[in-house]
Amino acid sequence: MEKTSRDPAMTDVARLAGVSHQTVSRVLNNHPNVREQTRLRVQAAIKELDYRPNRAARALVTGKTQLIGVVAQNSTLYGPASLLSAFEEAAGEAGFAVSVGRVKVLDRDSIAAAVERHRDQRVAGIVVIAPNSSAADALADVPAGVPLVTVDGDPDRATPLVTVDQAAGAFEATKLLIDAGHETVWHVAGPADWFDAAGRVQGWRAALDSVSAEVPPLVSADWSAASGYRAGQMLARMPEVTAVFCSNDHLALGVLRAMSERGRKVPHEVSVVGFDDVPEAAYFIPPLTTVRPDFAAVAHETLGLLLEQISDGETARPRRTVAPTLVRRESVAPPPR
Amino acid sequence: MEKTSRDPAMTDVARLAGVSHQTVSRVLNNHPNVREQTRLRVQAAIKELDYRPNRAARALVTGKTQLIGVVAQNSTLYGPASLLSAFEEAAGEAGFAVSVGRVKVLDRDSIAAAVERHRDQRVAGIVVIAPNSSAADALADVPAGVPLVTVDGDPDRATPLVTVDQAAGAFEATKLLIDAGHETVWHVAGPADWFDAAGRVQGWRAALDSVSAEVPPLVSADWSAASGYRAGQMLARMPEVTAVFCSNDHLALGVLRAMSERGRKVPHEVSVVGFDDVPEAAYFIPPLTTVRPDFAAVAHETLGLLLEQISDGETARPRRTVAPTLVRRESVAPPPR
DNA sequence: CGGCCTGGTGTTATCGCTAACATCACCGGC
DNA sequence: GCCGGTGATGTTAGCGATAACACCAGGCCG
Repeated sequence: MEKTSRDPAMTDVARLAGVSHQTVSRVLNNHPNVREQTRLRVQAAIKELDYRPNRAARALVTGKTQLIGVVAQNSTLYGPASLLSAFEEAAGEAGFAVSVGRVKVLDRDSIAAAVERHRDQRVAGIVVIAPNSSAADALADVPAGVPLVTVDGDPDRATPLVTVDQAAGAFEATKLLIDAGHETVWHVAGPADWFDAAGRVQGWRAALDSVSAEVPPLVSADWSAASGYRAGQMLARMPEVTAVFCSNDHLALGVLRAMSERGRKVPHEVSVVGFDDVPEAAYFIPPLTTVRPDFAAVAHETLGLLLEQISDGETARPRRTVAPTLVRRESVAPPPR
Repeated sequence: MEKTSRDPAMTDVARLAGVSHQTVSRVLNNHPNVREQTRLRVQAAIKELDYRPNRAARALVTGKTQLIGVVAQNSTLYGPASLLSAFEEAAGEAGFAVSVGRVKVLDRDSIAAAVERHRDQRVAGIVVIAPNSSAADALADVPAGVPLVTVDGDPDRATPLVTVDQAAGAFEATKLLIDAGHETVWHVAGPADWFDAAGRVQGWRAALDSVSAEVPPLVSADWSAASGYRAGQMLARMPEVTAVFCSNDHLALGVLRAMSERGRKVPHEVSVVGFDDVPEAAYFIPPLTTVRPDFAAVAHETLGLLLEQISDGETARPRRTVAPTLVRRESVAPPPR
């Protein structure tokens, strides 16, 4: 009946190594003034006991945790989900644990409550994935004093923010179509209150303006393939439509399907470009030319911004933008003559 | 130049309420032996100071954290992502924070490392989402002594496990097709090393056996729409195929598309059923009849199992199964005569 | 009416760590 | 040869909570 002895503590390591617990602490924190030989003895003792520092004790005395709180919507949309996943990975590599507070809807109260829960946890910093305007508004309520970074949020707001350069990506996509010879490019847009969607509209329009092309009416949709399909059914009936830039890949999928049903060949009669580069995009028929946001880069920038705030309390450049890249596949061709 | 004073501690509350800090602690922990009047005074003081207990201090003395670690693959597949999201919500409601350790691939080393990171954090318990055999194997390495629950894992292993009853769902789906009058049902299966896929195959086969229907050859695929499309192209060419049960909705989508391209009408010539009930399924053409796993229920069972282990050290019934429900839409009809 | 239980409260020790200061040996400079 | 500096280590005092025990006032019992 062996009693489960408690986890080894610093003093146990100290005793085994024949030093004081403070020296063990110094070794753990890479303090310079420790003799090499001592350091090795301590490290050996740590390994022998399978010692792991008690974070609660450390947090208690330093007043800081190694926890980052993330507030994200309870959705499975590709963009936000990928972002979250990338951030968790980046934070993990930097030695931070990530605590995710899910929220059903991105409104003021829910976000405020999630932020409160994180503050209860005494997280070192908070990341809010706030891709639409209601979420961005909610941030006004967040008390200052907690390092906070917004991702995908409102570009017009003053809080530290990291975003993909939607406009640049959309510009490039549209430009690709123009350069292929299309007179103009139609756009199937995402929900108007999403910043990502707005940025993409802006880039699309800028590209058309840059060559003085006519700007066709905007086709509004949500993010779903279903709404893309409906938009596509309309566009397919219009012979003058030869190029469509969709605000995301799912919309593009719907458009592809509508075109195919109506017998309009992609890319030979109509070219289509998407945004996101979802994993399936390469298997669409035809494989979809699209814009790939670098979620890993966004995650790293976000973490960097947050860590700066945590250590300095301030950030020099509280706005970071990550450029997406165009992925050329087979859904773009010159227009039929 | 006002100095930022530190957060209020229990003693501050005690002083304001005119009691000892221990009484404050009693109020916080709902200890019975506190006079109602005292309780109210303390609660008022707590509110006035916006006091929040320091979890690190509590964890230090109790030896327990309110943190649950989750190990999940860094993927955006609908099933695992939904599960994770549901679990985060359930745990949040129970007052636990969830720390997610993402893993690129579900192999032994990665999972072991993620589990180690969580143990470093001194999580109260660990949940591993282990949907395929390599992940399940890795669990053999996890040291005992940490409360651990596997989700979607290997049904043949002894560890506490929560799963959706894949076989039952598949049985029901297949039975629906048989009852509609189809002589047999074809199956497009997910990856063979995924337990979900295996369970669905099993249920499909059982349903066919139950009416002594002929078991057609299994069509293997991965989880993607692309592979469903390829499978569908094959099936569409075979006039004897009138009913197809797909291992998930994306596969079904691919099959639908292949059927439509080949002019085989769904559901009048071919019936199709999926699994997962992804949000878009209702917008497929035609709206897809599918099987909906109750992710929220899985999350709750998982949490329950974990909490039992945390408090008792043991669990009476370390295996929980959640029955999925059939969602009838418009992709099933009697076979053509 | 004294002893004992019990409900409400306070006092003290303790968790495992880091910060701050104390100590001590050794060094070089005047 | 004494003194201040410096590098390596030890000692002590908290951080903010809970646990364990001490205490005191009443009520009930015999």
